[in-house]
Formats: sequence, C-alpha cells, structure tokens
Amino acid sequence: MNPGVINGTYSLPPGRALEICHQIEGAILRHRIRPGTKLSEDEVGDTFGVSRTVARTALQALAHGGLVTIERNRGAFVSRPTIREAHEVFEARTLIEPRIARMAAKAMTDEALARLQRHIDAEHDAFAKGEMGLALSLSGAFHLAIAEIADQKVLTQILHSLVSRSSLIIALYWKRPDTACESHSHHALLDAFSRRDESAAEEIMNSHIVDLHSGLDLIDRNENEPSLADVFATT
Amino acid sequence: MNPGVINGTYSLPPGRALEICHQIEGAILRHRIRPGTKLSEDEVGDTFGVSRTVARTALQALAHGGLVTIERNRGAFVSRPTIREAHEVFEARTLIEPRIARMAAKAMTDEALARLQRHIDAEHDAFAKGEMGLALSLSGAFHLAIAEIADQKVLTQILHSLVSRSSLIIALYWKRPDTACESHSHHALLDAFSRRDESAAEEIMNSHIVDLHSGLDLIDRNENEPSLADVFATT
DNA sequence: TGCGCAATTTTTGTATACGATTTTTCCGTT
DNA sequence: AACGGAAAAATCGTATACAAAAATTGCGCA
Repeated sequence: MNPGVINGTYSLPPGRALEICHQIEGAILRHRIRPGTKLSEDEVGDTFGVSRTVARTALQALAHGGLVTIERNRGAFVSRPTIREAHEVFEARTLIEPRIARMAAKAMTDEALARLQRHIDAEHDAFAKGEMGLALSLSGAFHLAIAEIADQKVLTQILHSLVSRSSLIIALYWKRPDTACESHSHHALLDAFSRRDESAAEEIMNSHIVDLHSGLDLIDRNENEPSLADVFATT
Repeated sequence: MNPGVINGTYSLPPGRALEICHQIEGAILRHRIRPGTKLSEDEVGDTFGVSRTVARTALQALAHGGLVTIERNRGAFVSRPTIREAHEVFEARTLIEPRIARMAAKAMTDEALARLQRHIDAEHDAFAKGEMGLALSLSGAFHLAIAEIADQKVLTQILHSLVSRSSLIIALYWKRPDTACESHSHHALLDAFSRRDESAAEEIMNSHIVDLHSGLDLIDRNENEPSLADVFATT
C-alpha cells in the first residue's frame, strides 16, 4: 500500500508506468529517497524491469506533479524546492485547505469519520514504531483523505501536488530533524468533523497549516546545501 | 505568439516537445480545436515533423495540464470537462483568484500596469475584428498575467491549469455561443490596480469569476451530449 | 604537483520496429 | 436487406538502436 497515493492524480492511462510512478512517489514521500537524488532512466528501468521508454514516462509524470525535476540532457532528479517555493506552497495550502476542511465537515459521514480515525491510528502506529518516514507520509495522506471526503476532485488534485511538495520541503527544511512532529491537530480536526462543526474545522485546519509552516527553518542562509565546497572553504 | 502560454508551466525540458505543447495549447485555447477531438500520435507527429516519441511526450504533458485526456489503447483527446468538473473549476477559481488579485494589487508597478493595459487592448482588438477565439484566449491570458504580477509561481501554475480548462468549459457550456462575452470587468480591475486598492481588486475579481460561472449553462440535462442515441430513444 | 585539454564513457534525445489492442471494413448467412 | 463475425487496417504500448550531449577519466604539459 502506498500512503498518499491517490488514484487519478497522474493523468496516465493505467499501466506499468503509472505503477512505477506510485512506487517512486511512495519512496519519496517516506523520505527513503532524498531531494536531489538522481533518478536515471536506466536505473529506474532496470529497477522495475521495464525499458527506458516506460521509465521515462513515469519520470515525466512525476515531474508534472512537482516531485521530480527534469533538466535537459542531464536527467531527472528528486526536486529540491527553494525557500521561496516552500513559502509559496504553504501559503497556497493556507488558502486552500481551510476551505476544504469546511467542505469536508459539511459532507462528513460516519463512514468517512471511521476512515479518518483509521488514518490517525496508522499514523500513531508508525510514529510509535519510530518509522518517521512512514508516519510523515501518512500525515500527508490524512490531508488528502479530507479533500477526498469533501469530494472535490479538482482541489484534491491540486492539494495532492502541494502535499507532495510539502514532504520534500520538510525533508529539506524541518527545524529539528531528530525531534518529532507529533501534534494533536489531526485529533482536534477529527473532533470538529465528528461534531460537523464547519467553522471549527476550517479554523483548526488554518492554524495547523500555519503551525507546519512556522515549524520550518526558512531563513535564507544563502539558499541550499552549503555541502562540502562551502564547508571547507578557508576564507 | 501564444497568448495564455506561460513559461515553466509544463515541466518539460526545453525542446521540440515543449514547443508542440504550446502550439496545441494555443489552438485549443483559441477554440480552433473542439473538445473531444482526437489527437492521434501519428497525426501530431506528422504535423510537426517529429516522431511519435516526441508527439507522445507532448500529449502526456498536455494531459497533466488537464487539456487533454488519454485513454489506454485508445489515444489522446481534447478533454471534455463534465458539468461537475466545470463547477469545481470555477469554485476553485473563486477561491484562488480574488486572493491573487489582492496580492497583485500589492505588488503592482507602473510597468505591470502598462502590460495589463496592452493585454486589454489586444483583447479589445481581437474582439472588434470578430476573432472570438483569440479574444477569449487573451482574456484568459489577462488572468494569468495578474498571477505573474503577484509573483506567485505556485499559484500561477495552478491557475494556468484552471484557466485552460475554463476555456474548454466555455467551449462546451457557454450560454449564448453567438453572443459575446465582453464585460468591462477587466477595465474595472485595471482601475483598482492603478489605485493599488487591494480590497477593491479582490472584490472585483470575485464578482468577475462568479459572473463567468453564472454565464455557463450548467443545468444537468443528464450530462454531456445526449447525442443521437438518447435523442431517438422511444421511451 | 596542479592545471587544462582531449579521449572515453555514460546518459539522454529521438527515431524506428514489432507486438497487442482496438476500430473499421467487408462478406456470408439468415 | 439486416445482422454477425472474421479479416484488414489503423493506432497504441513497449523495446531497442543510434545519434547527440554531458560527465568522467586520464594524459601531457607547465
């Protein structure tokens, strides 16, 4: 199972390429592949036992979701969102998700509540086991589940891309890599949903996203990895 | 020149495929190709003098933007948004664009104002000449230009997809195909921008999108083309 | 030893070939 | 004449081949 992976997000006909998309997406969302990692066509093709043609299709689909960046004549890499983009992604989520939460509260059913509860349980579980990557991806899946309940396909697709990129952003800029990001916002959200309290859901979601945003270390210490070159520069 | 086409929207490396994307997008936005039209790989390849490989890449990119729909073993077609999707697209725009207008008002410069004025002039021009397709695509480009001025890349990309799909929706559901869609909302918007009146810009944009939405004929006479089969059903 | 240039290797861009699926056409049967 | 099915054609899915570009390596020279 691939948490965070929702059907119909990649506009590809069902087939091998779509499956590979989901596999790679899952790996990135669980932080098993770091931003910046090269994803060569041969490597992907060999890994999944397909030709470069199919691997290429999958990588291009991922590129359109923003998870992968393709540079001409250089290949595909797991995206490294800039600080600028990080801000924009969370600002967009702040705009969109509270509204989605409100719509979800309106459309909430007992079945949907149970599903959200299961999401939270799984998230807790992974967290307890120390599987942080999995926990994080499940946390993203929770947000998408809400969008699905709101039954807004267009916004869900948009949110999918935003949540995916958020995962990359967290991998790059989360303040305390060791410390965990457990919050009980999801519980509070579920509670509001169970009361069908639209305004509360909207407000809680808003604070939740703002919290996430502010949990990032987005001070511009001249952008991106100072790795090696800068570290040993003897100025 | 391709009105409505903005760089960086399709996550493809520069090259032949990207160019073909823009060409096809331009044609669709100007209503030179109707929703539902088949775009076969051979046809596209021959038209632009490239192999199917490149044509395929372009079509897949367009599919991710929502302009084209690919069905497995059947090929690519210009998308035909459902009534349901039409509502969702305009609801999403109602959520996003007023905010973008506000941000644009805040970031407005004289140079940007001049650019918007040129957009409006071009739109008028096309309209006067009866080139409705061109006028419509320029109208979409105006909205995108605002997003660019707001300098929000993430939201601009999202809006690009929404505006493109709006063009398909208008092609399918506009109430009076003969009557024109001239409104002076764009003028009013420009006026608010020139006064740097953020609230006015936000409010005018909101009404403008709502107007567009209500100009559509989205009554569900059991979805899409009743064509033929239903027409002659002798119940 | 350090630098730069050239040859080699790797990797991507594009075209083409072949098998699979779908669509169309055409013919025989009723 | 209408229907159904089989053959033919068209179109897509995938693999592979070759050309072009980039990255790497290694050599020669200062």
